[in-house]
Amino acid sequence: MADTPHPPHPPRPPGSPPPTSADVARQAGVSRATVSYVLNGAEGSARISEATRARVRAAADELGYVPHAAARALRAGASRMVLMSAPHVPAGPLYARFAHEAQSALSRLGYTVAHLAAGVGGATGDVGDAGAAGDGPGAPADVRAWAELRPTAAVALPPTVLTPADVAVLKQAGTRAVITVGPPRVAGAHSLTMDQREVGAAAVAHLVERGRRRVGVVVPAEPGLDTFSGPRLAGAHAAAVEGSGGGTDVRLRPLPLAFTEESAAALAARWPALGLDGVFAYNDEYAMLLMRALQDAGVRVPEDVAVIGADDLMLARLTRPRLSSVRLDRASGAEFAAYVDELVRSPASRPRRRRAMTVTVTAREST
Amino acid sequence: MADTPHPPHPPRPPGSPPPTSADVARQAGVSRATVSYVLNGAEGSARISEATRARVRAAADELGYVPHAAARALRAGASRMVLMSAPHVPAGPLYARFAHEAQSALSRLGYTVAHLAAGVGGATGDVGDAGAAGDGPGAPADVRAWAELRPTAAVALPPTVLTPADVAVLKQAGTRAVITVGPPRVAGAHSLTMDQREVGAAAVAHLVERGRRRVGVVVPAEPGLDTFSGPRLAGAHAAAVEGSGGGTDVRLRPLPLAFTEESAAALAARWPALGLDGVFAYNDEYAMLLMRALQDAGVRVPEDVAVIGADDLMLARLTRPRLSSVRLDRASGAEFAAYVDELVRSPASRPRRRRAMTVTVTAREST
DNA sequence: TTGAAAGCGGTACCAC
DNA sequence: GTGGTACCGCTTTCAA
Repeated sequence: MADTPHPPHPPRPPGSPPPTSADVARQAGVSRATVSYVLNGAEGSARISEATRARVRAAADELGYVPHAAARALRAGASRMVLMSAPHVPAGPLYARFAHEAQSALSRLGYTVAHLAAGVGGATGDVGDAGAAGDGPGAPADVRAWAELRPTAAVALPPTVLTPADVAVLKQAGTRAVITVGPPRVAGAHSLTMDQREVGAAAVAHLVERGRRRVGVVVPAEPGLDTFSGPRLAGAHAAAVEGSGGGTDVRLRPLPLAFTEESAAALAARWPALGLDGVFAYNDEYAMLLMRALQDAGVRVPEDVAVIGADDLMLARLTRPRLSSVRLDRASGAEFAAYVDELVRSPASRPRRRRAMTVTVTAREST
Repeated sequence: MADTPHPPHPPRPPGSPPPTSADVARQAGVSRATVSYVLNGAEGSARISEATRARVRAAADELGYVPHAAARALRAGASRMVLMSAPHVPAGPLYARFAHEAQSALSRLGYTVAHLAAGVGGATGDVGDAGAAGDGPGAPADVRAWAELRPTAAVALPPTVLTPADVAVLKQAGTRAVITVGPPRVAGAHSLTMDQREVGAAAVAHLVERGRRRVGVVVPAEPGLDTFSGPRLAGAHAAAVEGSGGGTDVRLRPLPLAFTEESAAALAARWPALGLDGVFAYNDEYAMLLMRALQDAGVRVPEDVAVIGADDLMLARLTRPRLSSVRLDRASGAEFAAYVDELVRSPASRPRRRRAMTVTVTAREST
């Protein structure tokens, strides 16, 4: 169709091994050292004549030479690679956005970012994986595989958890910054705390403020969400205690719920018996599911029961009534990247924790 | 708190370099070769006495020895690493599920799977990145960075696109299998075709079947979605042509829409003037947005206009009326993993394309 | 201005 | 049974 500016590369025999810097050197009639200088533009080292540079570049181009990262890393001793754990549960848009921002900021800083799955093997011995959902609650990272790659920094995003031993292994392998993002405080690691308790606390506080006293808290039945739901429930409890006093107590009731319409309908059916006037539905998705089921069962929102979710999804604003939500603002990916970079530069600094999240309630019609 | 079974590792001076196999050899009083044999359990090579094996393993354990992947890859010439492009736009649950399945199936097959962002640089010269949304439409992969890692296989998931030149670079670097997942057919690469045109075609065919003749097709204003929306619109056109004849023609109208309530409200406001009786809303999210806006503007669904989305999101089933949707069933991650493995084993095979997707319409109340 | 050569950490052949 | 050793591809000091 359109004419290709550079005809890809002279289609070499497919079986032939990738060209090395030695090949380039031979082709250009210079030494490997010269090739290295030219291609890396190491100014401080040697000045190569412009003619030679051109020859080398031409040769590299023609051969389709691409340096071998492993060889380079081996020689250099370090790899400027940042490993981040890949989510196993379908990640929300907030997460995706954060990950992408961090990613691109870090690559602007010259790091190569790779998302590695937290492997199946590890401490918790969950054999097979019957459930389609995930590798189990708070899946352990396969740190061996990580450490083998000698990353410059390792970032564990929820729901991946790192044990102190994991951190030790990584440090031992020369990882300059080990960072956990999420609730658990891990010995030896820097951390960006995202205390999920605050989410539950904010939600319940809001409901209490709205005059609700008997509050349900949805706890997803899905495995792999425990990392979040546990702390959210705990925070809810704390807020309930806080909100009590002055005569009327706030009563909390955990409500297991699977993310299916059947489960929601079942819960809605026994709703009157529960006698609740408010519910924190874990997140917006569960909230939408529950709200629909409640309405179908004749329960009015917010008159009979106030419903609040979390994550402030765009879609959740479209419900009738519009859903109130706890909004989580994460630190921007760029800030995060800067933090990582800082730690890599001065790994001596004592493990610190940083807030990674601010929580605010967006009140809409459902409360 | 709980007693650690293995006290992580004798806390060595943090500044010290990671232990090498030579360190292990010294500690165990054997040669590096022996260490290698023991730790890799290379049965065919040599039989080491059980006593020695134990000493080596003990030493490795005590030192917290972790082999250096780069060194191994260098020696081996190959790296059993599968690179997959990371999504830049927030990925849907289908995508996440697929990626995770593929990931875990591949690691069961002994591959290390890494998700690499398709970097900013590349063929399309979009300078800077003013927009927060994405790196531009159908972002080009930074294949150089990929090729440097000498992956055994490279997988481009949408919206990442690979040019034939990209494929050549990867192959040149020894990548045994280059696979693109998505619409475009790329020379030299194997592919899992996911023809998005089928989605648009199925949606419009369904609307026609329901008796609709003047059909709108939502085209997201967001950049980065072009890869999908273009083909979906094209497919819609094809189906419109197909559905025409027999007296009444099917008329199609592209409807630009940003994913904001304002944009949706604006579109809804001029709805009567458009004179449409059916709309394919690109996907369920846009469909929900549009449907809400239409209803707020007094347009009845499905009486005045039939609405259909795509992706069959759980949340979209909860709307009133329940949203009809085009459901995409991807090949399972496990199948995909097997495909990759097969290609890696016999890279000689001619590039093939495989269907990766089946499309079915789930009719609900909105049509 | 350029080349020779010494490694980085592991693996695997071959000799003892 | 085990140890010596030659690589893998690249960087970088030192000499020429």
